[in-house]
Amino acid sequence: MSTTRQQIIAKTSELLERQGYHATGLNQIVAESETPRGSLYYYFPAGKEELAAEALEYRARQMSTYMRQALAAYPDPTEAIYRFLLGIADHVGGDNCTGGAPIAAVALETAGCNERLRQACQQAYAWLRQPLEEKLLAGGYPPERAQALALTISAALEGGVILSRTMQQSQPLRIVADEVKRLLTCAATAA
Amino acid sequence: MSTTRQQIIAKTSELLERQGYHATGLNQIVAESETPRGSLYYYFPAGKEELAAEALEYRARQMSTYMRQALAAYPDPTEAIYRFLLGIADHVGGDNCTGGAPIAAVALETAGCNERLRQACQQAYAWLRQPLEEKLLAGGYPPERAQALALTISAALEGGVILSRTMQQSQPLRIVADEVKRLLTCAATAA
DNA sequence: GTCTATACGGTGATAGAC
DNA sequence: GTCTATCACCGTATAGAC
Repeated sequence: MSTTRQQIIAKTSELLERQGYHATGLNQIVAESETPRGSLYYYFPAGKEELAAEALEYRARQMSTYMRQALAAYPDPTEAIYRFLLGIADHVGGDNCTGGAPIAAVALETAGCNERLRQACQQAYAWLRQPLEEKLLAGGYPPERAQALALTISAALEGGVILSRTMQQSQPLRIVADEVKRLLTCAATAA
Repeated sequence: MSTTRQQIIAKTSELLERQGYHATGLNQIVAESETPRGSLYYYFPAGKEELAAEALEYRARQMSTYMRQALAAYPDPTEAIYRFLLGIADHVGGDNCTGGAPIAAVALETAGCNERLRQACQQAYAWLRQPLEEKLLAGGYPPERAQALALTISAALEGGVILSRTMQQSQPLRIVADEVKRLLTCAATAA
């Protein structure tokens, strides 16, 4: 696959995460990705919407891979998930506000008015939940508990990232991480 | 305070919640609020940014009031918060995707690039946490536990709303509500 | 594959009449 | 307080040369 195309997708996914769909212009994508202006509609004939959908998928797969790798560092699901959340918190507090909530901005903007992007977000979220669910299953949780916990943890993560970005400090997400740990500890002893 | 001004603010806050900052145009605000076109810059001389900041504050105060009222329906904090979350879930699954995450879209778009709106979001989030914190304090939780739980619950709520809107069903938020209930039950017995 | 020029609509904002 | 006209600008998208 062409490098130019990949650069465009990567940069778009980054901008979508930080600014959302409407705030991200095609001009900005071309400029910041340092990519030929003429290439955009060559690789993405359907325009911005097509590009955004691909960027969301790319970001979700990338994040999913990272999660699977991060969660593998500790055998115990509770500890693994806790450390993973703290790792995200480290990224979020800093200067660039990337990581942890790759889909949320676009999802909020488009859920009600753009069916194609809504579906892309839905699919992307499924990918993000999967590594958590796998880890919980491997840790012995019953399937439906693993599913419910994975969804809740991904929701809490996303909410925590939004708060941390808004307050420009990692503390909110750290607090969320602590509480998620409690929830899992509680759930483990109950099982 | 003038009715026209209030109509503008109310409609703006609604649109900001559904679409975010950049997707919400001044024309749309004027049209949907059925308000005189000339009034916009009369009441908000500084333009869109000022209007958005006021709309965020309005929405947060309104939501805060609703929360305080909803949480008062049950004496036990766990039960009260659980029912409150389910109530939001009922709104979110339906046709209009409003309620539950009034700030998130704007927060994600502007946290990194618009200081004034970032601060408005930060303040708004503080208002949203407060009723939860009060309820937990009244229920006997120690101050720092109440604070941490209120923050986590508001984060989980926001993440759950995003998932529910994206999947166009209330189930995700209902699952989040269940897990929050577990967390609180666990926290209550531990205390 | 890439470039440039351009079309066209929509944006936030301002000025001045009423 | 409100209206209308108008501004400059930016957005996406297209056409045609190279």
